[in-house]
Amino acid sequence: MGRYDFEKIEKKWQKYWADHNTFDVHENQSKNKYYCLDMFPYPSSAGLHVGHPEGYTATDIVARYRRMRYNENVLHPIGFDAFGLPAENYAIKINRNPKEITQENIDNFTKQLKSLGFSYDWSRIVNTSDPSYYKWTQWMFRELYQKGLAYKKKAPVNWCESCKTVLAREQVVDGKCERCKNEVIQKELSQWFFKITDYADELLANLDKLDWPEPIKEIQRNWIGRSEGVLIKFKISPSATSLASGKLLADNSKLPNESQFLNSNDQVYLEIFTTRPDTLFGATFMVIAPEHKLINKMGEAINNKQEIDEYIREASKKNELERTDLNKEKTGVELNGLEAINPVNNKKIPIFIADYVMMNYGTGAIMAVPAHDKRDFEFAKKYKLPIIEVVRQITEQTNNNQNIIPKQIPNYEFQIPSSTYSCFSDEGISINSGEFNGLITQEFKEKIIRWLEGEKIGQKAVNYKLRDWLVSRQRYWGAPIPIIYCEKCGEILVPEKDLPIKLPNDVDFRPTGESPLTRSKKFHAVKCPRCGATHGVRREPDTMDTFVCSSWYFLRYVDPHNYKKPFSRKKVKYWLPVDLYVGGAEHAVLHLMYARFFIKVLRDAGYLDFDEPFAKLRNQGMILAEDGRKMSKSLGNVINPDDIIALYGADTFRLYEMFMGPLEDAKPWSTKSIIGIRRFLEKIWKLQTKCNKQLTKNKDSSLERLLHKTIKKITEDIEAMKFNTAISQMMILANKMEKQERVSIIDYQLLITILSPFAPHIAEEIWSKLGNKNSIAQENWPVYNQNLIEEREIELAIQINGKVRDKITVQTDIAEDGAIQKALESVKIKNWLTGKDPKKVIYIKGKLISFVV
RNA sequence: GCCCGGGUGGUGGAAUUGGUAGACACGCAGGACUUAAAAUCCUGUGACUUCGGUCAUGCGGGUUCGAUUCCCGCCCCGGGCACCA
Repeated sequence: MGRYDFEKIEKKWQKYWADHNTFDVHENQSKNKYYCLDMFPYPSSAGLHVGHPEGYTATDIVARYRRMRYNENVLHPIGFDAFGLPAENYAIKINRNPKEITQENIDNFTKQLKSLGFSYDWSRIVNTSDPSYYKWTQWMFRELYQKGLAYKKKAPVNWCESCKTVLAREQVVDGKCERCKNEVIQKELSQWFFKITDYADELLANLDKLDWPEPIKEIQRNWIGRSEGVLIKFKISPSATSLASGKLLADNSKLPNESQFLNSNDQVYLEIFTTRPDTLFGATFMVIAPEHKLINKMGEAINNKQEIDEYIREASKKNELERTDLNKEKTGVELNGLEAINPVNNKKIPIFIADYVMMNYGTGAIMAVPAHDKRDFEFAKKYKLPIIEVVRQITEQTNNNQNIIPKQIPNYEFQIPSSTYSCFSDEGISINSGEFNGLITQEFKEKIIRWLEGEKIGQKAVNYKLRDWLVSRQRYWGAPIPIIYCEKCGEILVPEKDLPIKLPNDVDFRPTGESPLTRSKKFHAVKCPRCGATHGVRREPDTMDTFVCSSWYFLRYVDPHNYKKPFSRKKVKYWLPVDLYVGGAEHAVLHLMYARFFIKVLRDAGYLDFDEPFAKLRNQGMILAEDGRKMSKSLGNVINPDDIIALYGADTFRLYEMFMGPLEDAKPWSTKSIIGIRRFLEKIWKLQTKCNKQLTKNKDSSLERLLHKTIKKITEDIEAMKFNTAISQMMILANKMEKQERVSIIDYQLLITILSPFAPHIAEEIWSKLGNKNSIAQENWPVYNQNLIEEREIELAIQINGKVRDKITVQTDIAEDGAIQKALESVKIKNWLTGKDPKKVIYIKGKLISFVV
């Protein structure tokens, strides 16, 4: 038999799989497909982290299992998300080219991944930094541009001082750069955006039909942040000074924010968005954001322009983090000379400018209802503004749970001293609202919306927190944006035939704040595709966010060598959508949102006919260091998978990571515990000595029962991705087999077969030693026999008042009477009953008998 | 502040349409083998105990014959969102 020489065995079988192309797949219409996908790694210089193989092993088990159980055509690919900052920063540090470094890292990752025995189709590898790939990333940009979904706009954007580039909103975490953790500041810059907001509704609605972890769906829901409300126009009128309306109407230029401020028939309106139109009677003032255009428009009518300008200046100095700091005291200034008119009661109310109202949400203006909004309440308290209660909590309820109206509804204007009132922002029943008194919030909303629409001063509206995706970056190591600027023709999309636009090599790619590509002579030596001019023509020097590359890579896997198209329609139709996708939860609003957006765009452009890329998603939990903290270089607690594999072997490593705990949980690493897995594999190995080739059936029927029970449990556990309990069940079986004098070859082979997706190398080796010529990966998954699982005898617990006092062994098919009779015969039970008859007897078949005394 | 997860032996974890808490593994203790050690194997291992039992699934209540599981009120940890009108 020899010793369990994992090093030799693992090398041997890795070579065998490679030589035989065991896991290469091709479209085969007669077979069902299964697309089993890992989030492709970023090939960092640090090499593979122990967290990578956790998810990769999980998908590999599923891939191997599905080939065996369902004979499916399993697409299980891998590739590299190779553009991005770390390689570039490292390249700058050691003064080399990121391309070379990336290639070295990819080579190293490939070696490491191969050493783990994953059943990837290595012929389909993709590398996003290769021109043959990013040609199609640029093609994707073209598609978006042509559909009006890619646009350049000057806007306040997030800027990382350390990385010297702009970032997407999703890449700013707690006001800091997601990559380098440095402070992010706001800058007004002209940048490229993808119009993901066009798909906000579908991105939200489709979540319900996805088999994804609930927390991820919830994060996306919150991020999209849909809220239904009403746009309401408030008349603006001059208070002390007269309003020169002629002047106001003179300027009709269409600035993006212009719509918030409407004028018609000489009347100036301020439009606000609210989700609570039922509190309209409680609106005692208005607030506009410092950036609101009303200030410029109404400049003439405002008496304290200087004071206002000073406030705007102060507000503009603050970054977004300071602006949105909740602990900060609210500040604001009243616009003297202007008043708004509350449309429901024609009351004149003051208008304030305050930086707690944001220009980038809704209309940048609000009606303030201090009695029912915490922020407005704080502001009203500080500036001694009236607080009118218009919603009361419903306290009384009838028996059938229907709301009833409080007996007394005050119907007078009721100003509350702020010191005795605490803000109530829930729904309830309305008071102080004229004819609407007594309505509950929902009824009120419906009624008032009808009224507002009838008066043509309001309309239903939906708002989102989701913003368009900022995709341009002022960095070198990314896909160039396929745009040319011609002095004569303006902004021109690069034609498909001119793709890829390759990254030039003659560049000092150190970040300066200006795109490094600006400095390449070669890069800008280009003709205008429209007029043919060579002078006054330059390329867009920005590159694309790496998340653009990763938004479609799973489509490229189905057709990785196609040089005419990003993918063939037919192949995509066969393989997509992805059936199982496994990766970290950190991409909840990044990659997972962007990829969904891309699929919808491509679908609408007619390239695809499905709506969602990833039917089923699972997140692997983080593997923590032994001390329970995150593994990090600075803490010196990082475990290198290479070391573990060298010491224990890849099979042990795979099995250990699956045995640690549930896939989705965060789990601390324990090098000490690995030995248990190694012992288990040694045990399996040594069972060869007990294996009897003549013995085709086991004498021990309890072993047979356990074997079939184990097949059943492993099958169910893999389906549910509960790998930790699957392994413990195999351990139970191996422990029992070890205690046998002899084990039949049939039983032993069954154990090896169900072990093979988890520990493929040792399984192949034993399988071949038992005389099999094929790869175990091509074997059929065993079927358990339900009849063989049934136990003849079972143990029943006997409880007195819910406490277990004895256990009895009975025939499985024992009748209730017989079981109770037998229980009453127990000496222990007799003692507990002390001669009395039980008041009640509860019998749970196959489980227990409970006596109540 | 709001929204999700979660809290079980010395450790990782198992068991929830309410039904024997602690599977499996690590560690630890004792034993066998060995001149010795490693490896391996065997036995024990939640706590307390007057050896009858008692107490134990973050804390305090409740429902139930019976609660880790359901309900109410807290505490702690992790994650997400955060002036979103």
